Amino acid sequence: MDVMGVPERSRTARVRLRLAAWWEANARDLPWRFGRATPWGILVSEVMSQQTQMSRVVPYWTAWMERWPDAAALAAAPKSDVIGAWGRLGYPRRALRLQECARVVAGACGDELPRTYDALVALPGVGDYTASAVMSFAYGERIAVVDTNIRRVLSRVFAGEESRGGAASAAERALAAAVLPGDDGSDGAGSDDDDDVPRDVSRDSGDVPHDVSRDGSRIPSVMWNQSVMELGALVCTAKNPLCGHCPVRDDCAFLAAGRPGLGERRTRPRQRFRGTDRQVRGIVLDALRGLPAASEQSAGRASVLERATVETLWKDHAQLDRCVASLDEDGLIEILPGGAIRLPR
DNA sequence: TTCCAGAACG
DNA sequence: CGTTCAGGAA
Repeated sequence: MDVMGVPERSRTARVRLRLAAWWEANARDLPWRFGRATPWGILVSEVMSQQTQMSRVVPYWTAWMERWPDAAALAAAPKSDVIGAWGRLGYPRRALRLQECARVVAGACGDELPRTYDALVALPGVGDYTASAVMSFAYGERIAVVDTNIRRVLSRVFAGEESRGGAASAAERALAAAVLPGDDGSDGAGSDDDDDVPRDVSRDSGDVPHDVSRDGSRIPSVMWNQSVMELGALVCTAKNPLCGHCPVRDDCAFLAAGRPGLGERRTRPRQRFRGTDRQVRGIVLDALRGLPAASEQSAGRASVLERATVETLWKDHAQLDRCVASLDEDGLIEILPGGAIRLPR
């Protein structure tokens, strides 16, 4: 067993070493990994990945970064182009927040992404997860990243139970901090200074052999974070985990306990999508996206949807008006006199 | 049906 | 702490 939630040392060590080896052999070759992206590019990938599968993100990220390689470029773009390029990624408010973020970075930050958690988490659209992910993945700083995948994996492996729904608990954060390589006192990596993690982190997070100590304590924290998350995405999935192929199956408390409550729904049932405001908002926005983008227009001709056209998009006009109003409040559209709508400049 | 690298707001 | 906010694919 363990004491006060801190896993037995040898088990933690085995998990670290096996996961590191698994990562080297199985990490997906995502375009922002392995030193191919700037810190800004990594931030963009994280924002796009919020509540969105990586497989869908890849083509959007590639086109986005080619068009707007840095924060200054995105900051200067017309909103309508930004909303258009977001396409069908979902949650389009993220696109607007990302541009607001770019404007802050390009302005107040001198076009350089902040290097501290506090400064990152203060940016628009950047919460605890994204700030931690950038600190770890972009800068190699030693910080525990906590997302739903990591919560699920750590909870299963070390606590032998399913992670609870809702926000991460204090216990989950404590567990993530406890098993993060490099700080359990006698762990060898020593202080909070992470000199063993090069600035060009990504190069060392996958394609270069590592000189790790026997207890795994010198495995870079960035590799640990990424490998735990990757395991959660590819093997230790919510409903049908591939325990037979798991690199840490011999040390998993959840598997040893017979996988109690596997895939148990801990969260409130999700709102159905069909017929919701979210669907209607998506339909309205999609209609606007189909019009010529602002950057492609000839002067004097606006990409406007007349009111009569808007009304054809959804039968329930009360709901339609509610959604048009909420899109306007979110800054995703503009309502013109007479009820026509367009994407904002 | 279900799932999925969250954040902001009241 | 509860809600809202998309969309696609297995």
